[in-house]
Amino acid sequence: MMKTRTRFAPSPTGYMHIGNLRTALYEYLIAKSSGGDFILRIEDTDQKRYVEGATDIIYQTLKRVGMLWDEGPDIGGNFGPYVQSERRHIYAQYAHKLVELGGAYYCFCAHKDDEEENSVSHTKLKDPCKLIPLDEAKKRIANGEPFVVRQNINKKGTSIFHDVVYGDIEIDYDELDEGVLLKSDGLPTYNFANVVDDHLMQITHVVRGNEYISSTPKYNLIYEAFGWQPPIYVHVPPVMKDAQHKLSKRNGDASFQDLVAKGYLPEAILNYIALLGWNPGDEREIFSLKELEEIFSSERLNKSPAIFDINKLTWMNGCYIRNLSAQEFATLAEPYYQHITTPIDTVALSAALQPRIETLGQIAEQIDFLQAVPDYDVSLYENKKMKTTPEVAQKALTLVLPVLENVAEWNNENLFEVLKKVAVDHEMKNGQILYPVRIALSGKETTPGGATELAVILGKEETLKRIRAALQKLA
RNA sequence: GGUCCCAUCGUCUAGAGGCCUAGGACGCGGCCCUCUCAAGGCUGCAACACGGGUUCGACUCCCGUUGGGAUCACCA
Repeated sequence: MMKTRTRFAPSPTGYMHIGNLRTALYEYLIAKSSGGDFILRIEDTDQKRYVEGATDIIYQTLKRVGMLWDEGPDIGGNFGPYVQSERRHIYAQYAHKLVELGGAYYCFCAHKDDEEENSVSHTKLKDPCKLIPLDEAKKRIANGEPFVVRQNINKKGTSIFHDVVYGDIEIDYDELDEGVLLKSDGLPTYNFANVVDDHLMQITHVVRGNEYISSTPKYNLIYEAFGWQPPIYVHVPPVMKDAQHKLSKRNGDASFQDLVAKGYLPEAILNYIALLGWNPGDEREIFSLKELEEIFSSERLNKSPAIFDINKLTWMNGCYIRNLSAQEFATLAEPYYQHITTPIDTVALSAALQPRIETLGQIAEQIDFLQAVPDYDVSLYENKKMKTTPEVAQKALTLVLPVLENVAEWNNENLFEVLKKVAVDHEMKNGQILYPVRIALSGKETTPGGATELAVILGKEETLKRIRAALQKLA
């Protein structure tokens, strides 16, 4: 059996969108689940769309999620070059050969965009250039006349091809347009380049969006004309923004980079998108790339579009955050603490934050009170469940202050013990002591951690300072 | 419009004729735990688009309807 070879062939538009990344993932998994090779190829045949630095984004993204390629522009391989603009001579050569083989013809029609109305329909047998004898066409080219190479479709009847996810698909040859294969600028269109490259690079499985289904018979005709073996096709449904719109940059939808910037972990994003159109057949949902490589099966790919649900991604990201070691989490969270000048216990802070956030971006709102207590209203001390009022709070804080001043070992256990004792000694409920302390320290109704945890994070000095300030506010 | 494709809870999905009074997950509601909020545990609400067949029996097979998507570029 031939070694599986798949390829990710993005065009460098400067943006790695989620659908693209998912396609790359499936390509990677199809290759790796059978010990095959994953090839990276840059499809930059449209010079108008080229964006400087775009290939770097592609490299960085793939590396970031751990999808390393076996061959590619930067690392080479036996089938290079891996950038299509560097292969132009190859396409031209094959295009002319295809004309000789009868699979294409030279066309001298004006560019469609240049024409007003009634542009020549290039459906089967309508193009006048098909009637130009080959000798004459060659003469005109030799004279410097601009030309394109256009696919020649003479077949009658129905084409049929098999797709791994959609099954057998039949399309009538009459439906196929004789598209341009080699443009007047000498570069190939995707329609031609992908066939030539996939064959030359010995790609066994072509994975791509299902918008290519309708043109697949045209590619098969090219393979046939050259006498080449077509690849196994795996057309995947699109990733949607909602029921009727694809996820796209145009809609302002989040790209991989955008999500990472918002505090989503690359591993979580990858895990989530793997499940957008594929499932393992059991009820597990959390998978590392390595685990996916082991259990992936293209037979379990879905036919229908999947809507990208940021909610579920957020939940999954929370799972990944909670599964991080304390050290790993601290490292990721650290940048979000930079602006705080209050001396805080960052270890305790990270410990409090880790189970409470689902994206790193949520850290900011969680810790906004650390730099300074916000200007809150004393009515915040009013809490029916805790049985507290501003008056109770004033009493509690007054009792607590001297006790805390005498705490030597400033840690959570001691603080909790000491404060509970204050409650017992004065026949108050725990909440009547702890709730006011927490509000005094944070000025917020909800906080990452309870009173004593906040006290540890802030340290003794800052804690006492804030309680005194609260007492003044309540006076 | 022609052609191709798709159709299970709000969302991602399981389901390959009887195992389905349709399972899981997210979200949502409730309860427990609890120094607030989370986390964790338990629990509730919620779907086979519609109509015909085929069959002893259809979520599962066939046809149609409806609804969506894709494609018909010197873009990929």
